[in-house]
Amino acid sequence: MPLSASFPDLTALDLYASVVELGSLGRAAKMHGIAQPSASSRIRNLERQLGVKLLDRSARGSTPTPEGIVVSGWTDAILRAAHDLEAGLEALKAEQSGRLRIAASYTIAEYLLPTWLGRFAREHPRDTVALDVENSTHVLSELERGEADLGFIETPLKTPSMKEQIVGHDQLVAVVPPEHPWATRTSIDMTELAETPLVMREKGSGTREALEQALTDAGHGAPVSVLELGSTSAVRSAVLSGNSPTVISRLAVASELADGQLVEVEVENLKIERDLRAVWPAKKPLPKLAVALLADLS
Amino acid sequence: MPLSASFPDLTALDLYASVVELGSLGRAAKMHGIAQPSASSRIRNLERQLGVKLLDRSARGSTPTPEGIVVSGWTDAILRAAHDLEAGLEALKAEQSGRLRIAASYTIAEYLLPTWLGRFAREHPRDTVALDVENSTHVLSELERGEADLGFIETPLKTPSMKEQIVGHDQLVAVVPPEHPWATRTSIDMTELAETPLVMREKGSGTREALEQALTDAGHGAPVSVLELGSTSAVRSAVLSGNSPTVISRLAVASELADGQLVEVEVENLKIERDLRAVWPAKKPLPKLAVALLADLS
DNA sequence: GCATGCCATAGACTATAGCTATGACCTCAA
DNA sequence: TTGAGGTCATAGCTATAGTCTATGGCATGC
Repeated sequence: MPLSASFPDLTALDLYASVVELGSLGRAAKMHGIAQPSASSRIRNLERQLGVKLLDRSARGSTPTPEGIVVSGWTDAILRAAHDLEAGLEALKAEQSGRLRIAASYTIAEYLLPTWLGRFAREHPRDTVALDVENSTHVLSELERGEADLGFIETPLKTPSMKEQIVGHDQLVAVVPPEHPWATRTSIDMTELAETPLVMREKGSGTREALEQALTDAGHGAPVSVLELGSTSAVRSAVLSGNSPTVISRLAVASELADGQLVEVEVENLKIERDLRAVWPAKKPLPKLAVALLADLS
Repeated sequence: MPLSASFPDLTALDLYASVVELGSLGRAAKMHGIAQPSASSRIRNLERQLGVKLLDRSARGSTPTPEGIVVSGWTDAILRAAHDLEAGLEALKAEQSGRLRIAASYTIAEYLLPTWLGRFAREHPRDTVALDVENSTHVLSELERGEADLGFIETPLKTPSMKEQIVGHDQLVAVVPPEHPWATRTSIDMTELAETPLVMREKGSGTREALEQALTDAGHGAPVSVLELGSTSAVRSAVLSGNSPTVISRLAVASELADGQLVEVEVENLKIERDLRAVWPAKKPLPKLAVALLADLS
């Protein structure tokens, strides 16, 4: 389902957010480095596209209408996500020239690092960070080969030659869409989970390994897949638009659980908790920037 | 802090998401109603703007590179927020012609209704919904005057002439940025909260009333404000970039709490829980569409 | 009454994104 | 091996939409 053709430009939303914050079109225009009439026309255009009057204009400035306040909440959410993309991307791009080289697993890179790096970048505007996204095993080998300074992993792999610091926690949870029969059950048992076909990541992914481990440890067979997908967000989309359960990182579905698009199903005796860990080679001293980043997180 | 000037267009991100989903530029182009070369050029442009190679193109289609997969996760987050805006907006715009007229308070309208209405719109594509955003008291009077069919409120107001259904729960929590001294405390007591200047909504808002009520009920004075702002998202931004605490709806800061941009502070003996309720006039029969919407939520 | 903000309008310019038509390449099957 | 049916890329044209500068109107406040 593509976005409506007349969906406004992100730069227009960004400009509108600045107008709300600064209280005037002209000031917002200056902050964005454009002329005042351009800002006026962009906002007018935005109102036309949205079909809503956003601002009360007066000789003393512009303040949002009641509708404008509500819209402002929605646009803020979009802009936050956009800034996450920017922060993550800047780290990805710094690859070649970067001073602090980070290697992280997918879940951490997608859901946590953009925020952490965004804050870090504001506090250290002159420094660059390079981000390499790999699976957890590969993160460790990059660290050993000296190709990265600091790693973030989410699996309970043994790391004898590494120092580590716990930077958060994650949990695998079983989720279904609200229409699924499980959504109204108080809990299901592990046998039922093991016998029900699930949407899953491909074999070898950390999430899937953890689930298989937990099930076989409890004497059950390996889980059955109804569909295998190559990324966590693909799994989430599939569950949202289909009617099969999955077992997935709670971080990846936090907002869907909050607004009821997905429902968490308790599985008896199944607790898959994972520490999110920062790791680095024990033999090398930790670079100063890495120390600063870790201090931010503790 | 405005967005980077070269930030890609949302339509390009949307197109990219479709390419990842469908596995081919041409199919994605068709889905978006543009010609294949246009899609090719837009994606090429997107890669140039982001500075990252997103797709491996081959004669059998296009699949995302490892970096592309990560970027896809970030763009999905942006697009989800954009769809929320679309859903909420469509309801706002339907005002004049709408069949089902909804009146909701700010928090529910901003954080929950877009998702609910998005799902509802997919299931009832021929029907329209109008959304009016007011404070809770005004929602009730709109219902009584027959200007709305269904209301959503978050305050414990008495509603003798209304029927109601609980559709969720919210909780007011005290939050601070991670640098604030409270962030490392296990808990603070209510006296300390009452004496510390807070960032707050303006007098008369539901959130502020609830906090004042809870404090005076416990024998404390009214809370002191260091800054008063007109919307919940303005309060959130102020706390994120300043160094003062606030007491705010957990829904409004769910993602900031999840990724550590804000820290929840436990306040001893302070529990401000609020039922989120759908309400409608007892004397009139509930319109069929309203029944359908409520069924979705239960 | 005049200066100083604010926002809106007008007209010229430019850049960009879209289209159609075509070409190059790969894969699969006859 | 050759042709059919996919894939994506390139070229050249056009139209649109966004930008700027210059100006004007309108409140507010000294």
